[in-house]
Amino acid sequence: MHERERHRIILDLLSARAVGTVADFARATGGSEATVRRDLAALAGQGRLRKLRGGAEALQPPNLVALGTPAGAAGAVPNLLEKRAIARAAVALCAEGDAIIVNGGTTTFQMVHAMDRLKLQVLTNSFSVAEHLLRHSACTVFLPSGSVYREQNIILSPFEDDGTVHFRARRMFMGAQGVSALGIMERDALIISSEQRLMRQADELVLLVDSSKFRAQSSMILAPLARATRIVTDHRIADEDRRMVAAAGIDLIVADPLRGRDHNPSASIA
Amino acid sequence: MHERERHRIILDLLSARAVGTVADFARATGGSEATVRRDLAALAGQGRLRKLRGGAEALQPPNLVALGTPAGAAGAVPNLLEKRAIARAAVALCAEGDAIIVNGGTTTFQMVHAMDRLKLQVLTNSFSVAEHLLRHSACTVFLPSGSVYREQNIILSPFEDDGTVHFRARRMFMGAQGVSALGIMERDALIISSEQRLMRQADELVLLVDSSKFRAQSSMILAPLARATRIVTDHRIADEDRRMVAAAGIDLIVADPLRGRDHNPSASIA
DNA sequence: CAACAAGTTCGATCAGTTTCGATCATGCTG
DNA sequence: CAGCATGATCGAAACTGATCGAACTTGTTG
Repeated sequence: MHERERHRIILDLLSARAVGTVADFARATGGSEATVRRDLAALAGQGRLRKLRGGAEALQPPNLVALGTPAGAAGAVPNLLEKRAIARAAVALCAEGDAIIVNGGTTTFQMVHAMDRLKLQVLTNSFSVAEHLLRHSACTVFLPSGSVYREQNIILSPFEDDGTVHFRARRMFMGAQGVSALGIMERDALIISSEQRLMRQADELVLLVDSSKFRAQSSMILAPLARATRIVTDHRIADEDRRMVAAAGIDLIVADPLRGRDHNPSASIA
Repeated sequence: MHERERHRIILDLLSARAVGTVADFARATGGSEATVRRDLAALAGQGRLRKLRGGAEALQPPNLVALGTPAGAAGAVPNLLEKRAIARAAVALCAEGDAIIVNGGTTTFQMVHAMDRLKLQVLTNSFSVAEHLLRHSACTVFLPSGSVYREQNIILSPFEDDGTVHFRARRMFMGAQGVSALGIMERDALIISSEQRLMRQADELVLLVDSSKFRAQSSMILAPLARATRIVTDHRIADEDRRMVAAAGIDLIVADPLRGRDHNPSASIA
């Protein structure tokens, strides 16, 4: 195995899991720990990763954005920290072996990071989610038929027979453009019909919306609010909105952005 | 073997695998390691690759290996050069705007490299092909429904309504486990049913098989040989097999691994 | 809170192996 | 025969894996 090849593997792993131990890398590259240490030193010298005790971490919080999003620049995801916290809380609802549906969206995409330790059966219309799960998890991935819309990398079909009927899940996770007493709002008609097909296949509907969504207005109503079983949001939710959710008889989970697993760059892995 | 031919092979390998060992190149070119070293030194001098200890790497490492392939050692694709040539010849059959079907396989996957300049409408059951096209081309991508099988990253469904009926193409491109007078052979029943559904949606069927496939035996017959309209293979095909193909009334296209699109701008070796 | 003990991890060092580049002999081509 | 590419050989350099003392982290105790 070549130096470059090892470097590539290490960086690849880091782009998926953000941190890794020396032992992880040694196993992945087939080299000894001594060699991995040297590699890490070299890569750190090139500024391609940050070395820390026990292993290394990616320089930039990796893969926080889906395929379609233009990585840097304007494509920055708003409220990213909140969304990650919300996504983590959502994944915490899943148990090993569960069948779930993940609807495409910037918030739900954040779920993939936490999913790589579980073996789930996942139906998703998000190409990005599918891609990440195939690369970095042991999950089984089901896809609906349709064409891939490039802006959001979502698989959409105008036809009823998109294959989703063959999948049955306990929970479906989805984001939304807006949430109010009027219902769950979305933007695009094609997306709505896709989401409605997915919703039919799940027992529970879990809504992942950061607190700003309670103020957002959108043109089309996807479903009445009560259709959701739970809502996961962040701590900035207004009391008024809490009451609205409670009035609709929906479980509310408030995720704390600060209390995820380590955000601290200089920490060790152990 | 001429110097130029070796250079072409080396660059071709590098464009496929990003890095390669001296031993790899020696095997591929049939030359000794000493010669390969000289070639690498010359190519590095021309700025066409970067030399590194143990081998060389491409200047711009493109992600040309399919998702499933473990990138390292064992995942090496057999007859890669032949397959690339075959794939290039196959893409040459397509015109801007065409609707085509690409069935998953190591040979058909090589088509994506040449497809990034065309705007095609592509139905594929290969997750890797879809991924590459979405990233690196302007093609429209359609997917069938089903679960993604990890070994080969193929989307397979046991159900008839996998969405393929909504797509119509002029040509379908597919590989095969084996080809003989008995028919087109495949290995797996689920793959076969998926391929049969795809085949119904295309006017022409183009078979991409390197010459070794004419000798390969497999257990299941996908379709009679005459179902194919054309076969694209490499120059090592035996005369006997040529006759068999001709007897079935099938167009035969022989792709030459050495004579791909021109790689040399104007460089003459000083 | 400080001190200590146990367990990891790190960096340096050393021996063994691989690879490099230069040199030389051989064989092909014009 | 001259010119050139190729293949083989060999000392030098680079890389790898193992080892060991030092430094660090963690948990416990006084």
